[in-house]
Amino acid sequence: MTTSRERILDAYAEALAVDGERHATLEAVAARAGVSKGGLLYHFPSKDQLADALCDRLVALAAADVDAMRNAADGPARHYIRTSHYGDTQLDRTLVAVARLQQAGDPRARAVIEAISDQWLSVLHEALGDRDLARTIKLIGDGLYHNALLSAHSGQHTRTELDEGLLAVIDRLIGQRVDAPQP
Amino acid sequence: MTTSRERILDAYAEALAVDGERHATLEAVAARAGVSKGGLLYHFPSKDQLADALCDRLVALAAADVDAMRNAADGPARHYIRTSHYGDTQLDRTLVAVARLQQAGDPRARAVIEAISDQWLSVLHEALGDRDLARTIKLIGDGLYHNALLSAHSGQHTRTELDEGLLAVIDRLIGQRVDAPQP
DNA sequence: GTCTATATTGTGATAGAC
DNA sequence: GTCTATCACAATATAGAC
Repeated sequence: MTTSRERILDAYAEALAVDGERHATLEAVAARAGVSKGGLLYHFPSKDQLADALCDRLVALAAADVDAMRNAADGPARHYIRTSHYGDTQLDRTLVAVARLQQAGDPRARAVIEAISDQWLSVLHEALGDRDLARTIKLIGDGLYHNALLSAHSGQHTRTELDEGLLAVIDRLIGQRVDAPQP
Repeated sequence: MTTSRERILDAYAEALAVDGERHATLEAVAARAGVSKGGLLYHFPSKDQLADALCDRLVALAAADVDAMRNAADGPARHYIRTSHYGDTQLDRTLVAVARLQQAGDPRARAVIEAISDQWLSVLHEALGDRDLARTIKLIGDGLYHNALLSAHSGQHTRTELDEGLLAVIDRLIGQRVDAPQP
């Protein structure tokens, strides 16, 4: 059984992603979570603390992802590009939601996203050994993420299919710089 | 002499970029433009029409940019990457502002940005002759744009310096697929 | 064209019953 | 823990003076 607290946090993330920060009001979130405004405010005494809790959740999820990236069988770069396609995982949902907060000017959201972004770049740099190449891969991932943010509204993501053509370009890019086989 | 209408539109764009959609209230915009709330509402009878006008401005600026991209001396791809770094041009300022509207759930803003995005991708596809390569370049530009959106708050952009290392990677990428000179 | 009220609504938050 | 009032305030928009 998921706790009320978790359901409220889920509802908040979903409201942020689908309707935008402006429409993610306490009332809208409460309705989505199936509680009243007062019920919501028992768990999160202020909207600020609701945002804090969502940022905390993102930090935890991202830490796990950085681990997965480091240990990926096909390497951090391919893992990063693969998972940058929106996949409706809890990490993706939370990331999109916190991005909305960041776009609305929330400084905590910005700090959290920047910290995670730095970690991803560090892992890529370690793995590829080249700063410019790592930055390029990171930018491609940012681009995919940016497009996910574009289509997050109106509920349904356009389900960016795992893009073999793009991965092939990435392989050529990586192969050029590090000692991978060249056809 | 710039008209009041233009100053209000500038103020709106700046307020959106710096403070976010939530804080870009009529009062804040009016204060930034040096008029009263009532004075603002004489030029734009509703906030909706203010947003419309900003979207219209973006469409015009983007059309000019697509032209410049087509005729760029160093080719559309390099031009696109160069200008995707935030440069405090009117196009960049307007693009960031409309992106905030889009993130807030405004459907017109989303439509406008998507249309422009499609045009950029088309020009890249025409010029490079390869769909995957064009998408990759486009994604790198999206990534740069995404990072500009991250640092647009708090007024001062971190002035993403024109990145020679990144351009070198782009050149390698392009050189691999089309028949460009290879040093 | 620009201003100062003022009406109206939506939102975050509190108080207290159950 | 959850609910139903209710308050205080902020934001859009209107009306009318200058």
